[in-house]
Amino acid sequence: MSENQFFQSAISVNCVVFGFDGKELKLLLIERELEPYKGDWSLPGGLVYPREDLQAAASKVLHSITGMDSIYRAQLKAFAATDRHPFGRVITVAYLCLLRHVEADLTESTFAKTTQWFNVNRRPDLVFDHEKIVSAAVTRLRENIRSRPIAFELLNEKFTLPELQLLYEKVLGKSLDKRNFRRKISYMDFLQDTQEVQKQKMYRPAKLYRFNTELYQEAKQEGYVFSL
Amino acid sequence: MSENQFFQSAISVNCVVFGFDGKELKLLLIERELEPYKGDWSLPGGLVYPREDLQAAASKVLHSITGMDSIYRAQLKAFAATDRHPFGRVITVAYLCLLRHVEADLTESTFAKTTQWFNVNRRPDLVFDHEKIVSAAVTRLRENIRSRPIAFELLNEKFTLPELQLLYEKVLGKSLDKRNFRRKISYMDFLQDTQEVQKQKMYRPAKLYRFNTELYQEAKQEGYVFSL
DNA sequence: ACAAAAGTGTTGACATTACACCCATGC
DNA sequence: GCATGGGTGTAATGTCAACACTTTTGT
Repeated sequence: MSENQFFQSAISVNCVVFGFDGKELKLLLIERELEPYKGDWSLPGGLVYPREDLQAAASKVLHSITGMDSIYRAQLKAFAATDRHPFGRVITVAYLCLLRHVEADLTESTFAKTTQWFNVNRRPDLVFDHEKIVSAAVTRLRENIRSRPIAFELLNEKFTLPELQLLYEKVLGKSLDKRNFRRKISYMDFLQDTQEVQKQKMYRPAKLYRFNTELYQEAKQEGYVFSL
Repeated sequence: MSENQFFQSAISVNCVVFGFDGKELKLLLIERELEPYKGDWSLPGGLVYPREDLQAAASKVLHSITGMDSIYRAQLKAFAATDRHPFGRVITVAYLCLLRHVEADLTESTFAKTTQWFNVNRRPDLVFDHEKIVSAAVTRLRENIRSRPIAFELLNEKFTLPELQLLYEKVLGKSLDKRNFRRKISYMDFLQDTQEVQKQKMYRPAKLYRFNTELYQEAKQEGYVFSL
């Protein structure tokens, strides 16, 4: 076997981390502390050790910049253009990650000079092929948010329907009819009214709802298909 | 930089090649001529050279076993479990490939002892993690065939509606109502009646249709969304 | 009482399902 | 003329889109 010529590539993971601050869809970026492109903005990520699992590597990256564990992540796609990394052949596997914006502690960051949330649509230029990766992630998020209950990963455990609707509007890039939106929600038994209301602002407080994972799983077993 | 510890992995591509013989959904498998697992059944694939593009590598694999070029392929997913390959860390990027069953010339195969079509549901056990890859591909095909005009990649340029419907039934695993299916088809202006009929069998011949890519692209530009 | 956003129903258009018979051909 | 699968329409139901006013709270 002459496999040595093949075993010369590196594997990395990159995390496209979305958040929602109640107003805009956000993207978590880091200012690189290491070469190449030191000082430029990039997706959080890192090289994967030869014996390291990809999911574990992604978790490590996410923990190191947010201090959080068990963050939602789904494999997005592999990016492998031969010229994407100046140091050699580096194939990267991108993950689409969703987290509760407020729970992230960005001061934790170890491998980034700074870590910062940006509006998805007003982000700095990114290094490598990270623009492509972000575009693919935004597209995937847009496709999946309608057919899977992933929006709840971006909201607090208790959330209001106006929050949920605004999140959908920001992701889909269009406004939705309030009454139609809420009618669909009302059919979803796994979205439960908590009998609580949002802390007062200067107008009518909104009811707080909760996504009940167990009830959703049951419904799914029985053939229910999420759709919004 | 101590990047050498990272640049020790290999990249491979694997192709999940679907076909349709007019009766069943088929999967193209090879009997391995090389170690590891020589003699066992596996997905066609191969290691990628450090300077080789993934798409090109997939095309090379596909050409070498079918003699065909420009076969439909879409990246499915990366599979990267640390223990998936006995020779070391090999990350594989799987492609979902669709081709016209009759056009493949399996005698072309260069790197396989034999190349053979199997019913998707009656396939031999596969090596590595190829079972997982096939499962993911079947799921993806099932999801995508309803929202993208990819079924036509599996049919002859001219095809009949009973053929198309049977293909959908085999992929989705359920029978469809003929009249409802054909009504939806009739709205699709990019599916054109060729004014020809299928070569006679011993009963009424079916009309031949053609998928007009240009018309489909135009409709898509104008906001049309494929759905079946 | 005012400002601000939360919450609530109905109607018409369209899409989906269910369902049964005649048609064209080769033998 | 018979066997075989190809081809066709309608009615009932369900889903989706459009649309405006009342309610609740803090100040």
